[in-house]
Amino acid sequence: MTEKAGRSVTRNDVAKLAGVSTAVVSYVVNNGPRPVAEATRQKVLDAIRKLDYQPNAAARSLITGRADALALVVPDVANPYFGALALEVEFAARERGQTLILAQAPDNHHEVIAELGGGVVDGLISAVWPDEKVLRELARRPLPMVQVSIMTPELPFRCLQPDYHGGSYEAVRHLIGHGHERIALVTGASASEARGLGWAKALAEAGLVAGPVVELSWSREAGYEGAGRLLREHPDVTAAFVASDNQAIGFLAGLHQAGKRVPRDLAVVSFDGSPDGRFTIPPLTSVRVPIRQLARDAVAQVLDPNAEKLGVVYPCTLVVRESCGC
Amino acid sequence: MTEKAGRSVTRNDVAKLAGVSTAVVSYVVNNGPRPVAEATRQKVLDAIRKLDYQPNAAARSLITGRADALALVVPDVANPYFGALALEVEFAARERGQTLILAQAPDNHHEVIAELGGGVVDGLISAVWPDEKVLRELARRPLPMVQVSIMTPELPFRCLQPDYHGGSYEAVRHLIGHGHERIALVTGASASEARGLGWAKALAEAGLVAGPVVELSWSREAGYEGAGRLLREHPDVTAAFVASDNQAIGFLAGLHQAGKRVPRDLAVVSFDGSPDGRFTIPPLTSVRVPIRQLARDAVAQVLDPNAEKLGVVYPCTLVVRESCGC
DNA sequence: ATGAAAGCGCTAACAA
DNA sequence: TTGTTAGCGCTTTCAT
Repeated sequence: MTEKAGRSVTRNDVAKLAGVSTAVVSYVVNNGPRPVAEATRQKVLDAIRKLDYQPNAAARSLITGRADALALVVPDVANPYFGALALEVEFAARERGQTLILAQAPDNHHEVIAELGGGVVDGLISAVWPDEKVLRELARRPLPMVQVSIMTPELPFRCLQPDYHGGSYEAVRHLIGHGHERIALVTGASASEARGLGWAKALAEAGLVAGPVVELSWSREAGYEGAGRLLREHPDVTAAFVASDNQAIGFLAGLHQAGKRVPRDLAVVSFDGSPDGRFTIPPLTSVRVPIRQLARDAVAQVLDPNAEKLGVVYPCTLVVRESCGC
Repeated sequence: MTEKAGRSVTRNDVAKLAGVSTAVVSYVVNNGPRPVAEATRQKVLDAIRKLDYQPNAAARSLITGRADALALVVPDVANPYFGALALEVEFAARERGQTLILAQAPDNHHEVIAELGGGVVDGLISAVWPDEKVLRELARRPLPMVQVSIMTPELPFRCLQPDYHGGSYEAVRHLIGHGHERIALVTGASASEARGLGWAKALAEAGLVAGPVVELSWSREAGYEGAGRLLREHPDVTAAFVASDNQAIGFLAGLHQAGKRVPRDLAVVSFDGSPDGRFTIPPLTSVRVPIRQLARDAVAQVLDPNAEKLGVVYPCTLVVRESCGC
């Protein structure tokens, strides 16, 4: 309801005050679908202003079948990558007159989607890996979903994704260009995920043996511990490619804790290019994901009912700062 | 609308399949307001399951007058403090069956509030300073609002706020305990804001002259530049109290860039206690705001229609890490 | 160019 | 305990 206290002003009140029918009010408010004489329009506009009329969203939604709302599902907004994504998606959504519902789901988002039933939203933008249950939920209630940063080629979702492979490849090439020969991979995924593959390819191409792989979770904490582990188990390593900025921040802290200096003792390049990397010590060389573009496109896609199922891959560029040794 | 393709299943379909009236379906779905025989209830439940019935949110909202949704307004979710706040508010809202709408408004949130008209939300949690226009908007459309981290005693809003004064006082006392005598204040507000006051009080109590004040914006960039400025203009300073973690992160980077070591050359303590401080170099000593508690209470308050207008101040505790010299 | 009226899906007051 | 029914505020078809 529009008002909390007292009766809210409805289209009826406006019609009465303006001396027109309720239909005309509707035509004016929505700029259609029928034309309205300029004089009448003004009367209506005046009445609206005078009464502070605000169309009721629920009533409109009930009849139009749209909610003019989107949901963004991320594991955790406090993660700088997802925070940046949320920031951009929110702007993009507002720009298109859509309200943004934020939902966090650490791993699977079945429950979240279930809660979003009943037409609360017109579509979903998700950065969380879909599992069986999600699929079933989505199948029964065909809510358009576009995935961001997540690629599931075998599933019928549109996927907008950074070029993990290419970006990682470039990052590692850069490290190789600095003369490193023992380059570790620190990742939250398995080494066979795209970032790992890019890393491996660059190494192989340069005739280098694949360095050690440190697999851990995507958190800062994990990055921190990964540093200790790497130093302990592979003291010969001179550089590391870290699969996310979030981990890299922890990794840098772990290195510092262990008394190592970056890039002198160990060079670091990471993935994401989030703004946070500008203020780490030293500033982080990182593969920049075009988050704003990705966000804009995700909103556009989910709003476009006859968009094709497709997988778009966004080129990423290396932002060179200091952690690589430049 | 519940379904995108085809007709959606409505309460009518359920009633038909279960062989009961639509009212009974309603009673079952809402657990009231009338009792339903157990056998009947089962029939209805079965029908619901069979049809995958999902009550239409708009229709319900239209009649109940509630949207079961809250909006959180912050300047910028990518800021670690507001990110953490959003994270906690989202959880708290979901826990109470409320959907969370995220809205960002860099400075004033008049437009955002205007867009949230028509009963899209039942209440507002805002961390943005309200200006004239907001007040006027809120006055005409009495949407419950609770302010978080923002205190406006002269205005009729409930305010939940960290103990900026007390927390800052403790932080600076700690610095004094380390033997510092020239302690700067680096802030995004004026020096007469609560954090500045706490800083000044601690200094005065210890018989120290108030150190230099560096006023800048709340961004990391500003913190970075603030470091250079402080070093240049006040080389005698040996410690700094920074009013937010976000700025402190930039400040640390700026110090590093200038070749200064923390805490050896300059000790730093900041305010917020966001998780990010654990992974800075060195780890940040910071005044921890009980964000989760604040978030929970904010949600509870905004949902409680007969809560009093009140200003709650949350005690903060100093999290001692390394940047202070400990 | 404007108006009357039929619902959208649901809740709840009222009847039975 | 269950059914009937009157709206909630709005959009839009169909008359006028």
